[in-house]
Amino acid sequence: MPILTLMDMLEVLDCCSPLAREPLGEDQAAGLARAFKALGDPVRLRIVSIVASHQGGEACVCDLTASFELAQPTISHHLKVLKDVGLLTSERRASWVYYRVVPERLAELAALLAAPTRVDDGAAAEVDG
Amino acid sequence: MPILTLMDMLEVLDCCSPLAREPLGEDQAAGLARAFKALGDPVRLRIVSIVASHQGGEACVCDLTASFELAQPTISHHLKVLKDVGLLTSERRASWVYYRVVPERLAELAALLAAPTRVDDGAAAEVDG
DNA sequence: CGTCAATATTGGCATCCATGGATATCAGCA
DNA sequence: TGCTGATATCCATGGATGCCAATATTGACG
Repeated sequence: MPILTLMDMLEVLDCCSPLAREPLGEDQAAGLARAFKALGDPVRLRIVSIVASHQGGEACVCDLTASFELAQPTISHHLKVLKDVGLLTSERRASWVYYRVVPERLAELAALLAAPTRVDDGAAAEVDG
Repeated sequence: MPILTLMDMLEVLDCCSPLAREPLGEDQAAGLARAFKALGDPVRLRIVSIVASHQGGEACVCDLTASFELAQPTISHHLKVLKDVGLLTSERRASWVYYRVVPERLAELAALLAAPTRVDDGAAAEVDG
């Protein structure tokens, strides 16, 4: 069950954003950038939103094709992109394929961006007073 | 000062992710997608990270060009992209231009993705038992 | 004003990507 | 097996994007 407790949320957030703690390594940045890039398309962002807010946290492709004025292959393509970067999972039931979001993946991205409060904000900047 | 209290963080997080509350509107999604797209490049993601984690929360272009094996115009281009979507601000001091992150903008994105815990997760899904 | 250093802009090129038509695959059904 | 509906894959194309060389701009300093 993807229900997170307060403790979980705080642990994910930690004291400050990883972004502000130390520069991302190249490979680390590459992996995260792939996910952000997937969210960097209006259609895909809305797809994630529709899936996340849909009944039971899942939506079939037919729900999505009905929500856009785009051809079905285009929707299918976007779904594949989101799935490839780990933001969505899919499950086939009868003729329909149902998609749902991966909360852990979203939380990972959220934690990276969350509240870049800096501990050393003005403290260690005594170089050229 | 960008220090956030626990209450602030909880308020930002709210009960559940906006993504899971209701589908994003087209224009809303368009604006957010622009920011995610800007973060969807490994170089730009590392730039944001370097700036955020740098002394005093700011870095000049020379710091960045030294961190990548890319030509200076390329770095300048990426900085412009990040600035155009509101993720960075710049300030000229003497010959140098210093960039810093916009915490509110990052928080906005983080809040959108944060913990998509669903209140109605299995409750209202009694359609086809 | 002339020069130099730091940064931004321009122009061009190679590549990537969103989109949709045609088609393939898969599941249910007769 | 054959048929139909739902979804995925293939292919082509127009537009966006990352990159860099050349150049312009800006500020410091003489």
